[in-house]
Amino acid sequence: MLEPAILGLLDQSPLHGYELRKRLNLVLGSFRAFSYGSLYPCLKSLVMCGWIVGTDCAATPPHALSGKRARIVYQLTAEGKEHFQQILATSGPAAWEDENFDVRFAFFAQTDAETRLRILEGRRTRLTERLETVRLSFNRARERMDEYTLELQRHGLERVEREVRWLDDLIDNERGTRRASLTGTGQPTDPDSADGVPRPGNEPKERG
Amino acid sequence: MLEPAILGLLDQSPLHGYELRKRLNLVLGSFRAFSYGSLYPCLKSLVMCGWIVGTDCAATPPHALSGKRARIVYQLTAEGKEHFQQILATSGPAAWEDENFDVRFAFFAQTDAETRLRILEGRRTRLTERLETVRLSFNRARERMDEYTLELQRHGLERVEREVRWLDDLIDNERGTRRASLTGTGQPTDPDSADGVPRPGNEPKERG
DNA sequence: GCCTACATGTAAATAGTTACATGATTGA
DNA sequence: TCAATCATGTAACTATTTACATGTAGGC
Repeated sequence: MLEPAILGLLDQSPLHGYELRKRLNLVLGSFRAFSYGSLYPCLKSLVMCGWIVGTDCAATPPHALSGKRARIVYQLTAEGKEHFQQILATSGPAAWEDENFDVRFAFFAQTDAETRLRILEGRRTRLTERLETVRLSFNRARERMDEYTLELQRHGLERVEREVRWLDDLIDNERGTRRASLTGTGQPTDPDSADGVPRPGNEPKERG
Repeated sequence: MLEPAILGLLDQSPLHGYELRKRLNLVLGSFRAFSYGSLYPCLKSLVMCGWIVGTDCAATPPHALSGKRARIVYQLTAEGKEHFQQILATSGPAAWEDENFDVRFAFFAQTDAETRLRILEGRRTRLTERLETVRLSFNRARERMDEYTLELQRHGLERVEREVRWLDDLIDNERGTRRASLTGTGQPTDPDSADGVPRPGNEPKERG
């Protein structure tokens, strides 16, 4: 799910490829890491779709010809913005599958509250289903398993169980039914405060 | 890493493709699930390598022509067994990367103690390195992040931290320096008891 | 002069999935 | 007779990585 991630970052501010990749791997943190070999071809195809445009930085600079190699700064077109809004509005099964969920969650601040809740609940259901089937086959076959296979199973189950509890907290938080802390710092989280786009005019300005 | 997983299961007992796939997804539990579209071509290539042979079950049956569709039961050749032993003996970086670690761990009961320890320690180092870089960039950029991106980061970090603690327990256990429970049930685990192959003569016998 | 970080890109390989095609056997 | 489960397999596709190719700029 590189494409929606790129659109999401470019929706926040225009960026060139190199910086875009760094942001991508920052935002997705320990979940994913993308290489240039996937990023640049994807940018190319997004340009061909008409969703983004790339402008050579050397062509229209604030203080021209000053230095650096020509960078290509990409930004969303009107169609691109519309397309990204449509992506944000979808809440079908695809949104809560393993491959997509983390990217969708990364842009929850730009996603409306109903959609957020539907995705979280969908993912929760998906994981508890998996938990059921894994637990069942685990119990059927535990006698035939050696110590390490057993431990691998146990650890895997624990991991999914923990993920479900995490989702429970998030869902509670979204519903506003409890004052469970989202950040874990103890500050009461106002669910309505999560709707805004990150303060405009606060772009890193890319010191170079 | 389908190939080593197949060799490992066939090393325990001969199996046909359909059953092999079920076992695969049982042993790897919540970590992976393979489809027939990857299994059968892989079996084919393993036959061409000379590591396994497939014998049509209808050709050499205990009570011939009795029923069922012809199943192809695969088993390791002498070269296949040797090759699998070589795989089990490797403890380089590849063994502790994300893609391979869980499969390698699944066959730890057939892996010697030194190799087990080296793989566990390698993975631990790998994860703590990742933790460092993610923590660093997280702290550098946390001010620019919205509530949800922040929570995604925090959750990701917590997950890796937990994984490191799990490895710590396993390493302690392997070293025998502590009486930390491997199974979590409180029974003191004897590290020497993990060397054997699962009791022979206990194959599921495949009720059908 | 060389290394690191910046910057963009391509070709080939990797490792899998989905959808399809086929067909037997079992039980409601 | 209809659906589910068993059983094997292929073709096309997806999404990604690695290795390569090229070149700039700044610091030691």
